[in-house]
Amino acid sequence: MTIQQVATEAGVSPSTVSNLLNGRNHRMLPETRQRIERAIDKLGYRPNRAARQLRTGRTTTIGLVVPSVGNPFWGALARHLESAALAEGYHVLLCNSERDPRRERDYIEELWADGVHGVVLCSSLPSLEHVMPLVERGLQLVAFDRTSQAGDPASLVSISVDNAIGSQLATKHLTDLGHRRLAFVSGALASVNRKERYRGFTAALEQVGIDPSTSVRAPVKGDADDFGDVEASELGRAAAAELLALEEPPTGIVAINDMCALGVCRGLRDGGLEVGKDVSVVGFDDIVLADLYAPTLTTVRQPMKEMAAAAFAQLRSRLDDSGPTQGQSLLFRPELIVRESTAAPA
Amino acid sequence: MTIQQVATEAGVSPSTVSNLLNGRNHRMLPETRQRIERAIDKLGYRPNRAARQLRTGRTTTIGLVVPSVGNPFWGALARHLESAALAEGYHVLLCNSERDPRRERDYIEELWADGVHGVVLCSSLPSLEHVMPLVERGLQLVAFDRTSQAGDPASLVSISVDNAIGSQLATKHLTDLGHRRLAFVSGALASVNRKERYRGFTAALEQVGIDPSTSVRAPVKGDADDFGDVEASELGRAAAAELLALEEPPTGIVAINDMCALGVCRGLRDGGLEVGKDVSVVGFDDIVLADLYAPTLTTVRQPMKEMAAAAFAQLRSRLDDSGPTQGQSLLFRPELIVRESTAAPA
DNA sequence: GTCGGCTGGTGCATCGATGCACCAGCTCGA
DNA sequence: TCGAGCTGGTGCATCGATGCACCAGCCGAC
Repeated sequence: MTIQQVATEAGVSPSTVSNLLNGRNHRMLPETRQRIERAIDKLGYRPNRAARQLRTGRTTTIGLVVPSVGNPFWGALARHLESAALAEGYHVLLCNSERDPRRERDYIEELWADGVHGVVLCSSLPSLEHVMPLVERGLQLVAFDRTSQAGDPASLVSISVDNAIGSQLATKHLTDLGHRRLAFVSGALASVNRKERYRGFTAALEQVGIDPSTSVRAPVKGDADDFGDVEASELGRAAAAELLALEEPPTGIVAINDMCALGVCRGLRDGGLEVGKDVSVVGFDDIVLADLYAPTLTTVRQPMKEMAAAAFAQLRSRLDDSGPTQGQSLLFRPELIVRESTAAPA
Repeated sequence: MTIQQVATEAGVSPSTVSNLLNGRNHRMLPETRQRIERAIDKLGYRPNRAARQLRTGRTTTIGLVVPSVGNPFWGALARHLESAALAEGYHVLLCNSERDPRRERDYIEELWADGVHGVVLCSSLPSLEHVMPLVERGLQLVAFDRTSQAGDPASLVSISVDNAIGSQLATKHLTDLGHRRLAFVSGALASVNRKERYRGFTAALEQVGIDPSTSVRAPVKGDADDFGDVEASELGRAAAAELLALEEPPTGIVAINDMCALGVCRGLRDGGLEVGKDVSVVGFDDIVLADLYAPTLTTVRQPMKEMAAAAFAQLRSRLDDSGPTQGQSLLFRPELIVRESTAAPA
């Protein structure tokens, strides 16, 4: 099924078919147009992507580089991004970096070599230096779940939830319930997002007159590479044990994300406490499991669907219509989802 | 960076470079070979995939069609499949069917039109009729998590865990612990896998002399489309409530999968029972969450990594070396993972 | 000396779509 | 009557890699 056969069937030249296919039909007789469209339908013609890409240098494939789709959070992103892309005829090439910077770079280079000029990058790295060369050659990059940094390329688009506000909402929820001894549980504050979330936490405390430096405990375990997901839950579990050993354990705990929060819940239960009664726990992300756990987890929802759609829209406009090349940051409004894991202190 | 430039740099013709690239170097002087290799390194040359594909009709991309990567189970598959493919220079194109048969077919057709000749299909559908036309044209299909059926195409490869054995292991574990009143919780037994799991359940019961027809209760809710994941947990929760209302509630419960099992746990807790003490629950799949839940979930593990690797290997051998075109079924041995949710009856 | 056979390469048509440059045919104004 | 200007299309070179068919050069044998 080539463009030639369509042209023959419609009684025109391949060029004319190509013109129609590519929207150059301003001065085409409606009748001609219909003949071509009928021929396309009749033959079930589909343009050959390889040929098209070879000729134009463009692709309708975008790359998605995530730490691991094994993690439901990234899985959800992949799903929504793909859905947005599909609606416009784009494909998503999935790449798991496994949080390995080298693999991250290799992937992006290979994508570029394959003609993929737009990539959604979910990097845990504070610097994007390793992909700068390609960005300078024209790679369109959208950083997801990572706010812009001073050293970032000028054309970079960053899409993220407003982490500070999110964690402020979470913390305020606890103080509104009457909690006064609060803890923030996280791995090393190595990423921008984590720092932001911590900032929101302290800000909320200050609003109700609590001095963060006295009543807060923020376990910082492991080194900066400690970004794992299963590990996040183990970290939470260990942190909970530590907190329980304190003279005056906190009654409310804000976790860096849901996996970590689930670990905290486990740790508390290990210590004989009941989450949602003896201690309140808030997570972040609102992964599917949050609503399945026992007790269901109060958390801060990231509007994944909207964020994924925005990521695709940004890429698309820059790839197709050669939209703005100026970088920008999109900060989405997070939403507090109150469930069973939080309550007034006993 | 074209093959031309490499040829010029090495002082040979493009054909010679192409010959080397494609392993036709039997009668090539080692010296020539080295010159070319040096030129490739020096220029950082990468063959253009589009051109290659246009010429040969082949791709190094395989398709993966899953219900939704939002589900950790499929996310894990995607991750492992991609990993196996990457090692051989292949890419994985991710497609979420959202359990929509039409979307499933559309995706596969589009993949085919794009030159993707190998697809791993995770379909909930009992019949593969909708993709038969493409299979007849040469599409290589690996059905994942679905055992072969009588009406399947002859060339089909099926990869699945041995569901009957798995659920037999799960059930035997309960009877070994001393449980005698058992229940099997599942949605409609609409898929082959579900039927198989149920078969394993009854087989294990018969082995210890329990008449399945009397002491078993298998709630069948919703219609055949009821394959959802979040829904699976809700189903489990409702089923647990039903079971508790019985005169003699079961002391051991085998769930169709982990999500369902988690729902059962919730339901039991709703009824004031303690899982792993008052009632034992076994799941299936061993998703990450199984080890995070409270209590941790005894379950049947599917060797995902090995299964994903096998799926890729099968596709690869059929695509590249034009390996066996004869279909086959690979049944993997499941493994019982004992955790906290099971114990001897009170 | 010439022919067969081998070695180590090369020439060229080809895959399918694209889009620039061009062109035939017609209208209209001066 | 001529040519400028417009309409509705078409011709052709091109993207980069492939691999079949071919070829120059050389050796040894008859």
